[in-house]
Amino acid sequence: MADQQITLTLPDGSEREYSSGVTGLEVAQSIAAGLARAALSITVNGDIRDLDRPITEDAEIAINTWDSEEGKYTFWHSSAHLLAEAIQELYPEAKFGIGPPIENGFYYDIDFGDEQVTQEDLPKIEKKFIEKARQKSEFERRNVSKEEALSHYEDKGNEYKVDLIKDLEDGNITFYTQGDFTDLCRGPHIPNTGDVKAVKLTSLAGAYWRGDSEGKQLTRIYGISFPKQKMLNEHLERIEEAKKRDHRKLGKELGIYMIDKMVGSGLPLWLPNGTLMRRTLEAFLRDEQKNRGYQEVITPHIANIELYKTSGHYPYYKDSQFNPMEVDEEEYMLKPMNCPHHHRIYSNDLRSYRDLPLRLAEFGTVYRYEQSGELSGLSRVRGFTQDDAHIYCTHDQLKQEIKNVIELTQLVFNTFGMPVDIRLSYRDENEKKYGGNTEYWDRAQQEIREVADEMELDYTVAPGEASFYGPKIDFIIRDAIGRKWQLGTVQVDYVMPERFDLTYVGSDNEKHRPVIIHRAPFGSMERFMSILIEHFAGDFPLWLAPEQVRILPISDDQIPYANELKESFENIDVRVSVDGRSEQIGGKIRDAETSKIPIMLIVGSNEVEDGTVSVRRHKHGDIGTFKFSEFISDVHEEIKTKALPKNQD
RNA sequence: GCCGAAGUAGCUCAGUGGUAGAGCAAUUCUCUCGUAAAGAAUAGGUCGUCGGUUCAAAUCCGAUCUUCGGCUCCA
Repeated sequence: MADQQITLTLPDGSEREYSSGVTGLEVAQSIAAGLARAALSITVNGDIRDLDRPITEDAEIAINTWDSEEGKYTFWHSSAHLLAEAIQELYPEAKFGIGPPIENGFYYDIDFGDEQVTQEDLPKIEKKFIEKARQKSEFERRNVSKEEALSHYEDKGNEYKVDLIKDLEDGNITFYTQGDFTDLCRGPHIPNTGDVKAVKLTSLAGAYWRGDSEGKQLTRIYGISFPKQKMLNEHLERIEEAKKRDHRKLGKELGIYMIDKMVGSGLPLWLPNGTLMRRTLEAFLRDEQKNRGYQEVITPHIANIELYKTSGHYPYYKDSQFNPMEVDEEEYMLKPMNCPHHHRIYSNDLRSYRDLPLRLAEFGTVYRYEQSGELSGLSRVRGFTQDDAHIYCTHDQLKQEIKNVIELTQLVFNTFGMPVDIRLSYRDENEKKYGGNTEYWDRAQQEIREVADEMELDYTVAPGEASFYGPKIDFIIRDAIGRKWQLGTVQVDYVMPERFDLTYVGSDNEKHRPVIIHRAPFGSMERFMSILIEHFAGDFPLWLAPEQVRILPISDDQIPYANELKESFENIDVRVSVDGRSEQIGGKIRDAETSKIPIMLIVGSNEVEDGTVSVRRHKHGDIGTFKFSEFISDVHEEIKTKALPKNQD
């Protein structure tokens, strides 16, 4: 076995021969010394491992460095252990739960017993963390028997680890030790704690053991660590940037929405500026939908509970709906979704195959009971408006209709300069979560994949993310600072046509079942607005800005000219105002800049005389003097084409 | 809903048991001004709400509401 050769395939497809038992580190060294220095772990046939473990079979491998997800995952996993090591020394009574890496860092759940650990203690723990990291300990892996593992933690009185070990299979249990700290862990870990150069413990929160709200509450300490101090600094800057863009802050400053205690939490009130923007967005989509053969409908905000029992939504989502109300001895509900209403509209007429596809659209407001702790600005609310539509079509039309919907959704996000990732959300094995029969599901899942392939989309598949009546195509957009948001969805539904007994008469003069496509490009107007605010940091493209142009006269003498210009703008529906206050021009400019007005027109005696305007663009400053007649048509053009702001930064 | 933190003027915040403060915004007056803040004056608060301790509470205690950070959830 010692002399046996194995073949390892690198990510670029190249193959290399090694003797069996070669370690990940040796492989990295054989490729490049720099790679060996940067290596954190190795992926062998999809399995992430420690670098010092021997490889004994032919495999596809990847050396994981900080630049890969897997490398960061390993790095942060080891950082969680360092956090525990630091805490073990500072709080010897602490009992450890779990400490995994997460998308942006890591956490450890800890039972501190009677000790009160607060935010103020974090710097002290950070200091100890770095001290431990600088000891440059190696992570040592050790196989232990289930019995040994159990008795180790029983002796320590750590019921959490005992609980974890009970669920593990004997022979598959490993401990990792670095410095003075040993932890139950499947690994892998980075070679040496010295690679961790910087850490920030970001927050402290309560978390239940195993997510069970009946169970014991542990203290969760979140942190993020980096191989370079500079990276930590950049990370902290990004957080600052995100804070500056927070839609709750900008939404208030820009007069977009408010939340009022007396009205109720989670029930946003759209202020005039926000309403202008929302109506503009709605007009944009309404226009595109009209061109694509959608018909608009309006449905009421409450409905008889029988409607939702028929749809099957009621038992599935009982907990997230407002309680029913009694009306004339019948039960009514605040509408949690629009679909059943649209299905009844479909049933209102006898439908022929000639009527299909029937595309019913509605900006429909729905109400859902979100837990109080979940509410947040415009992004998680209890009443919101979906840009909903349901397409009723024959099975033959299905794929083409899905394509049209995807095309529309892509157009929408392109308009805002948001890159889109596509995810096919399938069901998982947990049958209880889903309605309808397996045959329909398999068919729908296959169909959306076919469409995605035919359109040559890049996509990922996510089992378990489907809705209860069908698989989805989800659009995950990335905003200007790289954060991901799940927005629009497209869902294929074979379940509701059955439940509502929807039919159409085919060319054979027989009754058939239509298929339904549910779709909402924005998702909800509230949530989309929150994302738009943060994406543009409040510096909206001209077509969306609530106030598009502000005219700033140098002195009162130019007010009549300013009003003439204003009228010209209003004639072409440009949102414009004149700042006629007796402020100096610098003050007026400053106010317009802080209000993020895209275009400022400064008019003094020179401009009045020449029929010109001196133009300032938000965040760009003075861009020169233009003939008003030419400038106004440029503005008109910019609005019409929905141009994005220039050099976004 | 649960854990933790916070709630003082329209906004951002100071005020640790002894007469409620600042800057910005607002209003009025003066100034009529050339590319990010003119000057002066005035007005504005049951210190989230309710209760308790105290001679005395923004301040200490309890309850409650709301917001924020997490957990859980997300059609």
